[in-house]
Amino acid sequence: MNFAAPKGTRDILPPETAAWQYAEQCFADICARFGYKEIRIPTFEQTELFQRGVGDTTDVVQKEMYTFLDKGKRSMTLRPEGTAGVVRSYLENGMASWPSPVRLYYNLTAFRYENVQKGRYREFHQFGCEAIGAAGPAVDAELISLLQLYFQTLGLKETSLRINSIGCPVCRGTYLKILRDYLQPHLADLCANCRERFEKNPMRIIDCKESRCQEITQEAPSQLEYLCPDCRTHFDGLRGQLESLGLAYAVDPRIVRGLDYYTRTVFEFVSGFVGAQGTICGGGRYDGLIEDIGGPATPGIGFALGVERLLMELAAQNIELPGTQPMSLYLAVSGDHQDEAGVLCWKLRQAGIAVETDLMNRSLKAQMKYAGKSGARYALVLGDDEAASGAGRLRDLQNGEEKPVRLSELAAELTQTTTR
RNA sequence: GUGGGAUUAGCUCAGUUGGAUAGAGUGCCAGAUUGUGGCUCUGGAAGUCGUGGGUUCGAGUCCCAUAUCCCACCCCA
Repeated sequence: MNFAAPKGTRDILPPETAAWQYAEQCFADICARFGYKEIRIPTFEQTELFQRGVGDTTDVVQKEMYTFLDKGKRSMTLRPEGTAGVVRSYLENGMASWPSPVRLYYNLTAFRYENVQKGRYREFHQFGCEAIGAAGPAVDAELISLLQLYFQTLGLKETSLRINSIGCPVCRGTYLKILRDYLQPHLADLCANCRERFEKNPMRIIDCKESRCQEITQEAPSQLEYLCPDCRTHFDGLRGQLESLGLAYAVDPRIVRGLDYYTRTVFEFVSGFVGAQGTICGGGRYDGLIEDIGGPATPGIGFALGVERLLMELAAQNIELPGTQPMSLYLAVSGDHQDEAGVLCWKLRQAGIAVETDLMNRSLKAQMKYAGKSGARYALVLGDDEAASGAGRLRDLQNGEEKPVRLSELAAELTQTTTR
């Protein structure tokens, strides 16, 4: 074998593709129930969109983007996430004039040049939603409830929702100052990473897994204590909404999303099964993003759901998604009747029946073996007798029972028996 | 960018202190008296032992490099 799928990418093969189709279809159905319409956006965008949208200082932009010059010497980047592209499209297509809020969902691949590990790929799949134009906490609760319903519908037994508020630019500024003041005396005791974070993004220190850093941050002031009145009202409003919807959640001040655009509400659905990459789904409010990329100040909120991680979680919880529908009929051919078999298959398929037949001139026995392995519900042999009489025996492969059937009535017969 | 483990048939894996044509299970294909699957039996195809160097009379086995996979740090979905 000379070629292999590039590092961090993988082939998704049958029967796994059937589970993907189911997960996708189910997500589309739930989104429709909440009024979210599908949007499809380009796989790559101008690099600057992500620099301004996702944020120049983030790891994602600084070291994980697939960036290249096109033949016109324009810097392009394979999307590392979906929100920036959706918001660009919102502005470019004047969706501000659509009935508000604009509710969109997507199913896309994203690309990040990272070291691969469990639940983390360089090309990965995200389902996501964006609700643009509504400022109050009701949208936040709507999106979270959408996710909850999706997980519930798939059959996920345990979901762990964590929420936090990281404030707005105003109260975050004052909070960061207070946090720095608190950490300053302990600066020498922090790990090397955290000493760097101190200037760049001190909030991430709270998220550090080093035990020494955790001890220090144990007593650190929390953003939640320093929310401005508006952010406080918003957060309390969300909590009230979640409670009245009966959605269990935990407030986790350690949730600090790594993308610059997040404001106020941030949330995660976390799993214990996916390894170190426990976040199946992450999202939050981005009230400054649209302005950041050149539009009018417009509130928005969204989430992205890691499809690979979701499917891993389902597997870990022993939840099987429906697989490929097997054929309803295998048409075996005996003797020189391939042409008649082909014609019969064609008629059956036009009538909506899933049917396979031999294409390799195999022995009848080999064909029956194949039919058994294929999971087909029924088999029927087309040979000299059937070709002459126009009638055959329909064999139920689950119990071996056979019953006579006229070939001309096969479609009706199969439609009846398989839908019953 | 850093660290640990791995890489032998399509898949899961054996392979002794370095020794002759590299094995098993499973899967695939074919057959077990001429028109019927699952069980059983028989046979067959299928490997540049990740790749490139080195040590040696001799390397799947030892050494170096490199790629890829898995896991973790970091970060995120």
